Amino acid sequence: MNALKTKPNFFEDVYEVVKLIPKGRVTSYGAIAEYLGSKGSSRMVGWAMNQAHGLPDVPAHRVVNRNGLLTGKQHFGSPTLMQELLEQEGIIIKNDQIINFESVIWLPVKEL
DNA sequence: GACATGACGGCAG
DNA sequence: CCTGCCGCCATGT
Repeated sequence: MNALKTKPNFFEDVYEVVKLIPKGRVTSYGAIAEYLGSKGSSRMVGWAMNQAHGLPDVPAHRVVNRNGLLTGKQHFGSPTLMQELLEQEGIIIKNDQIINFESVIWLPVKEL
């Protein structure tokens, strides 16, 4: 009950989009926020990912900031886990930054 | 109910 | 080129 309690659906949308990210591709917080219609609220996406920490079907390691920088790597429990995971998918990372980022970026608002 | 924080983004200096 | 500030919406205290 209590359907008037804000909109947890916002997180569900974020999880769904993140789960739809193709292997070897990444997306940005702003891109997801824009897809959700709340362009500019990239912070909410970051918060959603924080809650997604306990979801095994949410590849948060495929979500980076607008600079292609692994800003959230610190939240994976290991400072190199995120980079290793992305490299396993064919993504090259240098100095915590994704190489050819514009070539691996995946925009839900555009692809979907 | 108000204040402070947050895995960001854009703009100004 | 680099640094700093504001805006965005929701959560936690």
